[in-house]
Amino acid sequence: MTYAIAEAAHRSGLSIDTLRYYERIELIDPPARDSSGRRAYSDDDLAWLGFLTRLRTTGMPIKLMREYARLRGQGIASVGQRKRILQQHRDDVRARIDELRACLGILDYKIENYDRITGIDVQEATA
Amino acid sequence: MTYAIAEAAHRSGLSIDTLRYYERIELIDPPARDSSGRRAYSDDDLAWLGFLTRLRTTGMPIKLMREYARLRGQGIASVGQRKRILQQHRDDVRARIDELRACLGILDYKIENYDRITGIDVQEATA
DNA sequence: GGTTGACCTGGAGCGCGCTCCAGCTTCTAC
DNA sequence: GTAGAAGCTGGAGCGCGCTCCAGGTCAACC
Repeated sequence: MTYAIAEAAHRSGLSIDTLRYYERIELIDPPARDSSGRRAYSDDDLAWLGFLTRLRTTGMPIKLMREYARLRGQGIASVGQRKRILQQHRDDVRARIDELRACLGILDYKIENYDRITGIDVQEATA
Repeated sequence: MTYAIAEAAHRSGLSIDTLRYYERIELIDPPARDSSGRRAYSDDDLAWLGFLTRLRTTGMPIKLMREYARLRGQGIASVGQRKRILQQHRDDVRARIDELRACLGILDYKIENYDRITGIDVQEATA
């Protein structure tokens, strides 16, 4: 099964421009082309895009994604390096979550304060 | 107690340039000036900067921080609006944490896979 | 065979959040 | 009185991650 770029964009949640951009910067391999020269994305291509968007969602910079993509292209020999990148990134994500949770506590505190100042139902009162 | 810009930068964890930038874009009020025209940050200024950096850490865009800062300048009348901004933001942060946690699961899965492919101690083997 | 619409390429532009710079003033220490 | 450090202003520049555009090709449909 292959997909035209519009369909691949729809399925990956990325824009058409972003798909072409990712190709230009060598984050993804150039997909196959159909008889008239148009991109034809495979299921594998989409799976890889799906993984990339996870990395992006977790804040991995494109440079590092490119590095990971490059290693992936080298096959099994680079498994160790790829694993280390992911482990490091996992640590980063965990730290980020902790950071966000700490800030959540501060937001809670601030919001409670606003409650105390104006009464619990300020929200309705000023709506 | 007041602080010169270098000291304020050190204490807030922001750069000197960023402090001046925040002032320019009206995210913070212009701090007091000493007798020779240099900025003299107060403890209150630093507390506000501290809160702003929490908002920044949690990904609030500067535009919204500015809006919040503007409302803060209006005093008690804007408490309801400010509270709603923080509540909305808190929801966003919670959603972001959930998203990150979901991605963590995928990272775990990928890393485990690498373990399975190459043996648990790839890390040592390829170090 | 003309029009429409999806896709192509190379390259420019953009919004964000800073960061850096030139050229100047002011204070402190020697 | 001079050197050096710290700060000032207005404005330019930058890295990131897209996003948009002009001008062209190609296949499909009326």
